[in-house]
Amino acid sequence: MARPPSDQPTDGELEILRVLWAAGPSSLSAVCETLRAHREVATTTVATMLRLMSDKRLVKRTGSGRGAEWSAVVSQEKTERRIVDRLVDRVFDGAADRLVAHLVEGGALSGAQLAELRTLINDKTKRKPGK
Amino acid sequence: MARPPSDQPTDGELEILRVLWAAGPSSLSAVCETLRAHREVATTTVATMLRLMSDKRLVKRTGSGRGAEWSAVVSQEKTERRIVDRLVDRVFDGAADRLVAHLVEGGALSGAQLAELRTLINDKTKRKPGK
DNA sequence: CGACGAATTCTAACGAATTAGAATTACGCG
DNA sequence: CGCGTAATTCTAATTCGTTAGAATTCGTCG
Repeated sequence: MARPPSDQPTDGELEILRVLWAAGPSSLSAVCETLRAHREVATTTVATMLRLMSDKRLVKRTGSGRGAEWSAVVSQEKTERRIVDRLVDRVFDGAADRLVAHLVEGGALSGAQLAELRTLINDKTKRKPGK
Repeated sequence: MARPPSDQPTDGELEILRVLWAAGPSSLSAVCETLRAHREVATTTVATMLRLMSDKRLVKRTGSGRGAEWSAVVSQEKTERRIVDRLVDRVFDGAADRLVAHLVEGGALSGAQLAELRTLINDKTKRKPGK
């Protein structure tokens, strides 16, 4: 009677997706090595995750055996967007502005980043003033 | 061999915390009723969650039996901050500006909210120009 | 062709989270 | 004072995510 499974990537899956987004199509061992920069993980563990992710259509394999390569099927852009949307919903009840306020107030952004953000807002309001 | 437990509230726990943050100290049945506005849930389920959350020091009970009330121990502010920080880390590798860009570009903010955000940024940069 | 290493599949264990029934306890009201 | 309702505790099932060993397959290199 647990909750239905989310169609979104889990933490572990996201970790792998990020490797593939950054490096492009990679062999199993290459993925493992990158992951090991952060933490220990067995090769079979990564293999299992890739297989499950393949079932979920998050990644795909080209070739097999020795020269096989894995690549992301879902785009980084869309995946991140979905994760953020879900957060806004779950935590802030849809009030995205409260999330932004947290980030600005919380000192997560540098001065330069704040300046860039201001430029971004100016562009946005100029292009779509009403909405 | 699963990952270590997060000290952060889970989805279900957050749902309950949000009720308590919004309504203040509440009886079990009051919490249930509020939750049922969104989805069906048995009273014992909520009772169990409150007990577990009590173990984790997320909530506390005052009184017992009939007139008992539950209240949040953790603050909304700090809890939200921690969740956002974790997201920035996990998804954006610490690049908070990329998260904000998603929100602004993705149309999650209204024109008025963008204007407010600009004011917020102006305040912030004026107060702390170097950092 | 045979062996070695990489890749893959199969299998399984475990913890966390969620859900809720059954049983029990605690109170307030009549 | 006891009856009923709310609250609580106890217990357990189920699912998901994570992890990895064992066994197997695949392909290349000598």
